[in-house]
Order: sequence, then C-alpha cells, then structure tokens
Amino acid sequence: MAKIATTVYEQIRTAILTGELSNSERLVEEDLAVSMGISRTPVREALRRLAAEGLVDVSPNRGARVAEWDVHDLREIFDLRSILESHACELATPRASAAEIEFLENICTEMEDLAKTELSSETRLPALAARNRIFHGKIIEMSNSTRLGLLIETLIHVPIVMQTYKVYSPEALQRSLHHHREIVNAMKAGDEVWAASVMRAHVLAAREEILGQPDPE
Amino acid sequence: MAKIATTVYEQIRTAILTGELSNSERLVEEDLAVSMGISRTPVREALRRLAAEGLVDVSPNRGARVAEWDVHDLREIFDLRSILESHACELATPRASAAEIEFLENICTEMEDLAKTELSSETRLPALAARNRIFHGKIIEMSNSTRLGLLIETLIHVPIVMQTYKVYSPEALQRSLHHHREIVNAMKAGDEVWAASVMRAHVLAAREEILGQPDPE
DNA sequence: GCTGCTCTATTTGTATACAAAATTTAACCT
DNA sequence: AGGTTAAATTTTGTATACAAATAGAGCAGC
Repeated sequence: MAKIATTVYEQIRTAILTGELSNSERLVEEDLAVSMGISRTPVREALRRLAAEGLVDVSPNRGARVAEWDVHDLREIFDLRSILESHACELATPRASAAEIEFLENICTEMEDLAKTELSSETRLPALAARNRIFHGKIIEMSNSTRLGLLIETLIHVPIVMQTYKVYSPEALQRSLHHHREIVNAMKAGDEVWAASVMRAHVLAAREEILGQPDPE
Repeated sequence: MAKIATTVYEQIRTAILTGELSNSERLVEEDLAVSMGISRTPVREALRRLAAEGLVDVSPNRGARVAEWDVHDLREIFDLRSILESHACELATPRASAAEIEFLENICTEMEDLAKTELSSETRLPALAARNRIFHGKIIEMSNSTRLGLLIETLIHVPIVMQTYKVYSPEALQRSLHHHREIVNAMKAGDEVWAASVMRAHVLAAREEILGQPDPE
C-alpha cells in the first residue's frame, strides 16, 4: 500500500470527476488531511498534481479550489479534441493490425447491443460511457504517439466530457455509434483521411450536442 | 521574495533548458536543497511540477532525473506543434487587429536585420531565438485559446526546440524568416487557410532541418 | 572471475513543528 | 450606522525529524 500521495490524488480526482466536489469548492489541505487520517504533505502533493492537470486552481498563499469550466472552455476543449483525436486516427490507420480492428469492432457491437436494450439509464449510460472511453483510448494507443496521448488526456478529464452520453438524445446516440462503426470501416479500408474526417465530425457533433449552437462571439 | 518553490523551479528549469543539467542526470532532493541553502520541501514541489511538464522523470522511491528525448520523441513534438500552431494561426487570423499585425511585422523586420548583420553567433543566435519565441507566442496569444496555448507550451519547453536556430544553415534561416513574413501577409489578407498552411510548413521544415529525413520505421 | 547475499549508507516518503500570509472578526472612531 | 483599522484565527509555505524503501559495498560461495 505504497504512496499515500497517489491514493489521495485518485480520491480527490474521482471526487471531482463524479461531481462530488464541484462549483469551485475550496480544498483546504488540513481538512482533506484529517478526513483521510493522514498529514498535509501528501495532500499538498496531490493538489499540485491536480493543478498541473488543470483539475484544480491554486493561488499562492490562498490554496486550491476545484476548477470551473465555462462554455468557452468546453468549446476550446472539443475543438482541440477534434483536431488531436482525428490526428490519432490518421496515425493509427496505417498501423492497425487485424486484431486491433477486430477489438474495435467488438466494442462497436457491444455498444450497439447496449443501445438496443431497455435497461434503465442508471446502468446503461455508465456502460456506454466506459466503452466509449475504451474505443477512443484504443485508437490513441494505436497511434503510437505518447505525447499525443498525454495531450488528449489533459483535455478529456473534465467532468462534462467524461459523462458525455448523459445528455445525448436517442438520435445523437445512434449517430455517435454509426460514427464509431464508420471509423473502424475506414481504418479497415486503410483510408486514413476518411478515418480522420469521421473522427473529426464525431467529436464536433458531440460538441454541438452538449453545447448547442456555435459560440456567437 | 515570496515562494521559494517557484524560484527553485525556475532555476532547475533554465538549468535543464540551457543544457547545464542534462543526459538523464540524477536530481537528488537533498543536494539541490543544500546547494541553494533551503530545505527539501520546496525542492520537492519544484521537481513534481517539472515532472508534470515532462522536463524530468520521477520514479516512486527512486527520485527524479532530467528527462531525455530521442529522435522519435522530437518527431512527435514537431508533428504536434505543426498541427497545433497552424490551428493557432487559423484562429488568430480573423481576430487579428491592425496593431497586432504591425507588431508581428516589426518582429519580422528585426529578425531580418539581425540575420543580415555579421555579429558573432554568440550574440546573434540568442537574439533570433528570443524573437522567434515572441513571434510564435504572439500568434498563440492572438488565437485566444488558453488551452491551445497550454498544450503548445508543454510541447516546446524541450531543450532542442528552444535552441532551434543553433543548428540552422544560412539557407534554412532565410527560409524560416520568409515563412514568418508570409504568415503575417496571409493574416493581413484575412486568409486563415493560407496562414495555417504556411505555419504548418514552417514547423515541418524546422523538423526536417533538425532531425533530418523522416523516420524510416 | 562472476553471481548472489547481507548489511550499511543514501535517498525518498510522510509526519510534525513553526513562520508568514491571508481571511475573518471585532473593536473603534467619526 | 458606516466604514476603517487592528487584533485573532485560519490557512498556506517552509523547515526539520523520522520511517520506509532503494542502491551500493563488501563478502561468501561456486
């Protein structure tokens, strides 16, 4: 059970991502420390780490707060995701093995099956969201660019991005699944331009679904 | 003189960027602390921060070392820069004010003048590199996307990227300056596709100048 | 000569103590 | 009563102390 700092980092992180902590809530080092029965030292380290990832804001001598994102931030995030994830598709396509294509296809099938079931959204949405993350993560992994992966990672661990499917209409969900299938088909055909284009559309469609019409500014 | 942690962070950072510390050199907390006459606490904080930015690698219980980059890493970095900085151009172009255009033009002129002088490379190259950073930084600022700026920042503070002009041939330097001028012209013309294309070419040309021919793998 | 072990010396991780800064509270003056 | 200043409290920043883990030196065995 090594590394208390890592444990507390993960605890605070998931607390933020699940919305348990939110609304620019203040994070007092001592309070967090006593609530976990540890000292301030590992708490400090965890908070700085979260700050580096953009999940909390720290001001000198004034402590840490949960970061907040406005519509403009989210628009930036989705725009950058659309660029970076489509680039990942472009890199992944010529490298894709048959086994990897099959892996992606299986996830597509699983998600399509899940979408068909009448399960309550309580269980269905998390299952869909988890597989969605695996799908996107797999393509990033296949791109074989560590830094690209890291950049995307810093963009997506933002609460609303993590819970994407929560606000999807049935039509949007269907379109999203079709996009996934089309991406795999494009990769199978070895057409990286096609694959990248669909991925770009896929992320931009998600942006509109979540944020509504383009920023008028 | 507040915030020792920030001071030591900057010291170690510039030591790495100037190559003073290099070659996966081990960074022992206590040694750094005594050499600066402070305690380990702020040193630790600085090292974690540098680790988050990718300038040092830390392993649990084994401390920090200066990060190393191989050819593959550098290729990734330049590829991503080419994408992100061209995107910055695209965003900046429709927003560019006359004053901002003029600012960029002035930097172009300064760099062209510097290139013409017969100053020793001792003084000329740092002056060129500094203005180059200002030029690129200004465009990123004009893009008005904080996160885009942050992503690019995490990519460029890598020693060899910072010292780009050191390895440039006279021809490459000329081409680089022409690119700058062309980017400003494209922005002035309000043509974001043109501007973004030149920026992409600009960064990819730098990649080849520094790394040689494409990765054969 | 080399491999594997134990023991020692470094070095990191965490806890605690204290100092500096900021926030809050209270008192005060006009 | 309002607002300003000044103490009191809270909270962060840094230093130090100790525990846990790792790396390295020296030595036994082959």
